Amino acid sequence: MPELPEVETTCSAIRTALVNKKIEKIIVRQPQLRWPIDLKAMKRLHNQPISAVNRRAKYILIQFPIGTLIIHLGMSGRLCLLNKDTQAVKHDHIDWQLNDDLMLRYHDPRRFGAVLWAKDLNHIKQLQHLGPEPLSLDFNASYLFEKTQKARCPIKALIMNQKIVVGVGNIYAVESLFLAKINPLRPSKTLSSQECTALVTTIQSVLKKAIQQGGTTLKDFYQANGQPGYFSQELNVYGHEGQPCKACKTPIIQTRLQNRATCYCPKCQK
DNA sequence: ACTTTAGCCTGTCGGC
DNA sequence: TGCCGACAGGCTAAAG
Repeated sequence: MPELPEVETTCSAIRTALVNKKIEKIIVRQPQLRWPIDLKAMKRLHNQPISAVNRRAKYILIQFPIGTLIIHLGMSGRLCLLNKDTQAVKHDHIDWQLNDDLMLRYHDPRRFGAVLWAKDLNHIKQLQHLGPEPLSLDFNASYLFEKTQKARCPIKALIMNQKIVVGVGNIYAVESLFLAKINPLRPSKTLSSQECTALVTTIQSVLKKAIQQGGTTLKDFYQANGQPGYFSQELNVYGHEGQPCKACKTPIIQTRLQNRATCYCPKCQK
């Protein structure tokens, strides 16, 4: 589910409450997520202080002196800061209780998410081969143009490929391509360098705006404070099949690309 | 080496 | 009302 803005929103919401606190108790109710949870590693966290909370791609990194807790929210995962006495409900899989009144709770109905432990982040296969952060200088027009020239896949598949650039999922790919006026089905090779410039710009502005709005809530996602993300109202094409294009009134088309809903305006997006 | 497909899981929604 | 299939924001392993 959550793409970069949702992960970033979650990360910054939990950071202040976690940094410099110690883990007092850990409860694992369901160790079977995308990969089984390393229960021994979780036990080692007892009494360990949290030194930092960061994001890399769609991963949340909770740093301890002895290693890093890596959390991926998958499609339906959620992290909440709650009072320790809050009753667990269905799909509340893990609690990390702190040395105050609070705990961090992981909730994930579909269990596509992951909770991993790394003594050394460099040894984690999921973090290797990740492309540049979309909001960094490494992601720029000449970089993207070079990648488009070498690729054989449609442009939408390219920008969703985490080896090319991280953090862009289905919704933000579709929205960025609409704003850049590029058809998602276009072979990557056919993009001009000008179009690559436009696409880098729209990806960055869409992600920045979504972060400001607290992410996008379709169904599952809520910010750590319980509020929905407000970017939903900014969506131009995602979920708008059959509705008039906001620019030219042509009905928005929905098709499937790599088995994912793909919406675009057939007139604006060439 | 690259690109596409199937599958992991549960919940929800629309059609019959 | 109930049953069934399709679908949902990600990612990986296997197949092409």
